[in-house]
Amino acid sequence: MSHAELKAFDAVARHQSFVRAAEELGRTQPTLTMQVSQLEKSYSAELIIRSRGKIKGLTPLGARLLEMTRPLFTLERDAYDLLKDSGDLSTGEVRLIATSPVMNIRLSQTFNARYPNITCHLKFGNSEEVLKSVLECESDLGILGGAANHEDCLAVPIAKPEIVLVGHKDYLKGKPLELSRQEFARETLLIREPGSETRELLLEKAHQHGFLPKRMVEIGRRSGAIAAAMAGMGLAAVSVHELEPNDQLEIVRLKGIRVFGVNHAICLKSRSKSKMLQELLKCFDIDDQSHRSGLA
Amino acid sequence: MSHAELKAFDAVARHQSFVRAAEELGRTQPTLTMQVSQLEKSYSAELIIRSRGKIKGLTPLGARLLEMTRPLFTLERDAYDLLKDSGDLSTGEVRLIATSPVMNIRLSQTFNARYPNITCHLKFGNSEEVLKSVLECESDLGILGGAANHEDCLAVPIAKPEIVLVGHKDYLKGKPLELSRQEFARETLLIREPGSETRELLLEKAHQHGFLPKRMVEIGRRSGAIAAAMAGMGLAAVSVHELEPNDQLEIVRLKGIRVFGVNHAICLKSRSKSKMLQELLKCFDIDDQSHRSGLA
DNA sequence: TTGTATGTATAGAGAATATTTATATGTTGG
DNA sequence: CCAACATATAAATATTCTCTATACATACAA
Repeated sequence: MSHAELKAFDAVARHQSFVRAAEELGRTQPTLTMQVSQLEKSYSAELIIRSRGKIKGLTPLGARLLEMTRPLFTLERDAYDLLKDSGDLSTGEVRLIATSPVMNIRLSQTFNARYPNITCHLKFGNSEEVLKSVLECESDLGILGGAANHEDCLAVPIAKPEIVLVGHKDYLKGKPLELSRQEFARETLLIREPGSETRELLLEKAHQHGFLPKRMVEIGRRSGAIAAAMAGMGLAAVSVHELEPNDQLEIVRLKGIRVFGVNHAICLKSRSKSKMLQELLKCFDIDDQSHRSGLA
Repeated sequence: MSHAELKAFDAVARHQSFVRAAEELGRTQPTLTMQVSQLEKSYSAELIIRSRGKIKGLTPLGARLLEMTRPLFTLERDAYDLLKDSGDLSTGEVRLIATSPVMNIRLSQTFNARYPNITCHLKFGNSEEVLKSVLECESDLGILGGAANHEDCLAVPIAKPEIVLVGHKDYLKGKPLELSRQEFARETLLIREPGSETRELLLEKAHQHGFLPKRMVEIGRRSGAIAAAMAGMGLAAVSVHELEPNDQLEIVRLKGIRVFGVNHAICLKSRSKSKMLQELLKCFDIDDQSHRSGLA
């Protein structure tokens, strides 16, 4: 009972004709005659009733077999369609995980703009969780603030979010949008703990250029810095990716300095040849300027 | 997306191992590795996640594909079982049609005794209808009193039912079970119309041996003769196959004469090689003595 | 009847797949 | 670092499938 035999039987039984079945399958008539005969012979069972050189109908056995081959080949076609559609990414699923929900949503929107029928499953977690999720194949692609140096992971830079200072608009009233060294020296800097990518990048560049705040307040959680800024405690150092549109906050920078972080997308090295992942990465190309904050 | 590729994927996905999948399918591991790779390559889609030389799991696409291949190969196995079982007649269906319901049922019982899991569909009709049903493939086997001489039909003698006389037991009181010429010459013979197989066979033999009834009453319908005999009108000429167990009737014969009809089974010549039909005919072999009337 | 169109059957050659063997590569745990 | 295990690759070989060519059978029409 080879696949070709079953398929031949199915077509012949439906068309009640070897010739028309052959046309449908793109085969010649002798091919189908032989395959059906072979199927019948190998089970010494009669499936198709031939009389006077013509097909007369199906035996009860043939009828029952046809009832099984119909859904069988329907399923086969469904499987084919699934593969075909996902091959050109006209359908499919991607599981994304990022360190910031904002960024995650923004990236999935970017991807969906290009591939509208791919379903994105979104998760988020801290850097460690993102890496773990990718390594355990729970997610297909992870987005990290920094770079993940794991031997099994391919890390691709996908965005250069600017790191800026934000403060409440009342707090900033009368102050310039670009702070001089003197002006910055009167400020309170709300910043995350040592080890934070945002913190290290900003402070390094600021120190290089001789900028020093009056004092620094360390804030543990990501959203804490922004909340503190909202409360008028000072200026928070944040990546623009972490900013949601908010008319209470305004952005200021250090005069003459632009600080950029680098976001990386990570995936399993062994999977990086996958078309889906290739397209995902292409979509988030580092020169793509579309992942900008809604602010400013 | 060849059948082998899908089957390879299905097994590998279930076992999460190329080696164990190969064992299940009775193939070698490189075969499966190649087939799955080929499947993935030809749709540039990733199905199975491999990392560090091991299978890590399925991609979302792979998972969806597996959801389709599972019922697909289940159906395929069902189809195989159907063919296999019907090949040895351990299951299946037969559509029978006979000129007499009694005979039909008796024959199907005989067949079922040998092949208990074959479902017999029973119909009956007159000779013409039986022939038509077989020619149109509405029935697989037909049972006729006489022989059907149709070029497309194979007619096989399957039974020699004796043609006897029956009368009501009160009517026969005091009469012998074998009638002499003189005794028969005082009888009323209840017999069917000219052209009836039963009539011709009985009368021919009777005349050959010089038996002549006092008078003959022609009765049109098959059951009419027996009904007339029940009513004490005389002796009905009937085939033992048409007699159902009946303690009101008794059988008598003409002294020195035994008359036999010949039943034939017919099927389409082109189908006579079918195992099912071969077995049916073998079952009703002419020397098989099991189709006897419940009477006498 | 004879010829033609239609449909099915058969056989040998050729093409396309499937499968294996042998070997390489890579990982894990002692 | 080695042994055991698992997957990957490539060339050779089997097997299966499919075709061409042809034969056979039937139905219809001239």
